[in-house]
Amino acid sequence: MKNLKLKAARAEKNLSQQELAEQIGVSRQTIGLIELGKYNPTLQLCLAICKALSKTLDDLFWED
Amino acid sequence: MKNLKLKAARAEKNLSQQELAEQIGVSRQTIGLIELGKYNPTLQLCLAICKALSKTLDDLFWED
DNA sequence: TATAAATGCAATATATATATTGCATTTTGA
DNA sequence: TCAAAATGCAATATATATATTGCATTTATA
Repeated sequence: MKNLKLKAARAEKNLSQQELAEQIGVSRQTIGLIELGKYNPTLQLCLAICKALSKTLDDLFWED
Repeated sequence: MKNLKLKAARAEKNLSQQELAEQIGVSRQTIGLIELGKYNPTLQLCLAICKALSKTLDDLFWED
């Protein structure tokens, strides 16, 4: 399913997918697909996203 | 670095690497290598491990 | 001790995360 | 409105997560 928490956290920092991707060092598509819930990022990428957005793993990637 | 929190959580449930791996549906080596910090699991695998061990992502995979 | 179970290690094979490019569509702001 | 920016989508290529097998080493238990 879509990762709306990620999308919201990115909006909170006023970053485009491209800007976030550049900051982390991945492609824009990777960020876009994660937000769309169309794939399965690695732990290291999740951690890099968390640090860029000042969130924790549970904040952005835990699903209840 | 090694993931000692994972190793401890597994010990707390008295599961071998093999038993945990079978419960999750991955190979024993995958669990072993994650504990040794020798690679980078996917988010879905991290979530499966968390559920099997009754922990959260931050419990097992957050590094300060 | 012995013996079995658990773990580490290494090599090869396969599935899939991620990159790259290009274009279509949607959203935003002048 | 309209133009630019942001996002979605699709195809192909590459890097790497994971499986598989077999064996060595360590750890637990009788």
